[in-house]
Amino acid sequence: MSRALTGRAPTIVDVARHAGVSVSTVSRVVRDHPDVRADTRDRVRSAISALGYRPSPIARALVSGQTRLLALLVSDIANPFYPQLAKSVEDEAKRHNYTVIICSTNDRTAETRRYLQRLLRQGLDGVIHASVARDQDTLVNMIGDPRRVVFTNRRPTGSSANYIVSDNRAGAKDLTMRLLARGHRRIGFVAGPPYASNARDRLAGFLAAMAEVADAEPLVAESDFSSDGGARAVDQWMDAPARPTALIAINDSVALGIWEALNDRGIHVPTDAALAGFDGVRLTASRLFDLTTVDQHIDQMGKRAVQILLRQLAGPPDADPIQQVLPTQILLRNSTEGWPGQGAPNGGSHARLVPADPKV
Amino acid sequence: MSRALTGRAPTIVDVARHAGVSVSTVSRVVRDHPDVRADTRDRVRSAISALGYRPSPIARALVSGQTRLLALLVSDIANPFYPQLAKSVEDEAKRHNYTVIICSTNDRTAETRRYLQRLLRQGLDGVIHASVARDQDTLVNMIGDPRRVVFTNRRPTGSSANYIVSDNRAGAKDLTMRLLARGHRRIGFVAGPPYASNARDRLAGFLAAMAEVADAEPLVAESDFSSDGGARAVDQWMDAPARPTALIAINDSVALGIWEALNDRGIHVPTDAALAGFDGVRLTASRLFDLTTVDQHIDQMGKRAVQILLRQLAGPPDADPIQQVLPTQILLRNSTEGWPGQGAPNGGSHARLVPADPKV
DNA sequence: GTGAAAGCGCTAACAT
DNA sequence: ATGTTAGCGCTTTCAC
Repeated sequence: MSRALTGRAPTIVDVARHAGVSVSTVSRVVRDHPDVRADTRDRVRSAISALGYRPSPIARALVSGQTRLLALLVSDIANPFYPQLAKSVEDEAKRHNYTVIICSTNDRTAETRRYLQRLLRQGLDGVIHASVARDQDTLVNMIGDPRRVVFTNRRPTGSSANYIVSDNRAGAKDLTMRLLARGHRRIGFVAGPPYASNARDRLAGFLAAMAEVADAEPLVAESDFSSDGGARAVDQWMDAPARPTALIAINDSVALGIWEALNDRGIHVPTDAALAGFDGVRLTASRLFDLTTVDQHIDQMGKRAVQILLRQLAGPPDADPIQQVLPTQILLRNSTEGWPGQGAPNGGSHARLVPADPKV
Repeated sequence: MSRALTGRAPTIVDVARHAGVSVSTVSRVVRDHPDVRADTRDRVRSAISALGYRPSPIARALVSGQTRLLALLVSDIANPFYPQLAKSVEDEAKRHNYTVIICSTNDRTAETRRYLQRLLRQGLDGVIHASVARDQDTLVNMIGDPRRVVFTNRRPTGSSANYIVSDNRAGAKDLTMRLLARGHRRIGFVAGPPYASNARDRLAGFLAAMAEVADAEPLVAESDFSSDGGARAVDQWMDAPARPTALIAINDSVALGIWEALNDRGIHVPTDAALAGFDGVRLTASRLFDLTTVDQHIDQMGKRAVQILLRQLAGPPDADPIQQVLPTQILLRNSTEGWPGQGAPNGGSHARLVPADPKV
């Protein structure tokens, strides 16, 4: 069997011998323990660099139980939202000398379980779950300690878990209000799967906005988070005599799927129908689409998720859960602003930034 | 300090006691060692499941030096090519009970070094480098053993490294030939950075094809792999009196950037100019673009990279390097087929599959 | 076929 | 301030 890539590394014993001290002293120096005389410390330090010694995280993990390994659970790394989140998580983790393992659960509890089984005994320190679905209890039970888990992107149920999510409801409501203000009345919302809190919250925001206008006609279709989902909704709605003048997708990927389906039947965005997404993934900023969307501040969210987790890991076992909600920001672009209904189309393609009612 | 998520897990000693045997026997059963009597094995097995025992990979790693941890190095996880590759790598690794850590090097040697420093002593078993640039020697030196590294996507220099890459030269050549056959003569190639072998090979393939036609006029501009790169080339070429009738991008992302830039100046694809990409990332299959591209069989590549690495890890220390080249496949779609020059535009949007001269 | 015991490289009491 | 020693949970000779 192969051996890990530790090289033929010098051990703490080698350093101790070289410096003429005991291993505990070396260990103290390595861990910046104060109880070491300055000259001893220097002697050990030079022995360390002379031998090129680096402590073995494996041995360290065995005794300390700390691996500096985090897991990031996402439903599907191929969904453009997640690589962006992963990058910010990784960057922040790296700053604190942690390493991140990314796992795609496909929103299936069984896969969460399988991953965790391996990872747990691999000895990871904590988990960031960006796609909690029906696997929440499984996860928390397997981890045992809820302080070692932080949820992001989707809210967990119950009140004792750490999380950082966007204010999806406010974002969706404000977006819908905008469309109503521009004269839309029959608006179709392509919703996401109900097991995802962000999908439920966005739907709720949409419905809340529609309820505020007397003659508004909300249409709702279900979809998943992938780009195929939107096509079915289009089939269903666009053949009807009274079709919606605006469509809102659960996320940007689905929005592109809808756009594609509309294109296929000769319906042009935004002149024939307005279209908006959600998330603000980089791609939708392309002037090829100029898609109106609700920006989630993905980088912020990932960074903060790491910070919350590390704070909990370092804190006392009985610390209160940390729960944060980030405001979203509407990016009004041509896919809705170019719609020729009421109001003056701005014609240009520059986004107009509108902070969505920050509740927190 | 926090302890890793090992739970209050039963140890091998617990199992031994429960089964009334020694720890060595339990260890043998766990590792499927043959020298155990059937009934003993059964007794141990039931003790294991009764207690829910799972061996600790950390302790195991300490003694065996094997961590079942692999690293996947990519230049930038936000580039849509890489999540797709990562997924196939992860899936195959999972099948063999390995865990993958993804690292973005940003094509900077210093970042490769920093990652590796941490990972090496974290004790990883091997590395898949999908974005080798000027960091090849650094990487191999730090790892020590070249058998623990497999390069993919980009070819390494020298002849002693494992790799699996696409036949980029043939793919680019065949694509260019297609465009020439359809009547294009002035063709612009937006090249990638020269430190990347796949970029060099694609450029070589383009030039080789252009050299075979007497009145062909190759244009070359340099870019990086991101979508911004293409815009500059467009600025440069499209203002000139004799502008190219077709453009080939180093990859699909750059192709979209070019498309955007063309759009901005009112040049329509494919009627005013044909456009093609490279890679075959899922996005370009969208009927919104219908982008002609050269499909790289990304999933295959990732899967095989893992297989090569694991084979080397299990094999003898003096094994020969494993080197494979995968054929590519041209996907002819509307972004080139819709060009109205010579030849009959097929008008439709269905891809025509053309295997690119498989050299291997 | 099975068990006892010596580590793997480190940390953390507990001495001194 | 520094050294000694007992593990962390497992694998692996080496006896029996």
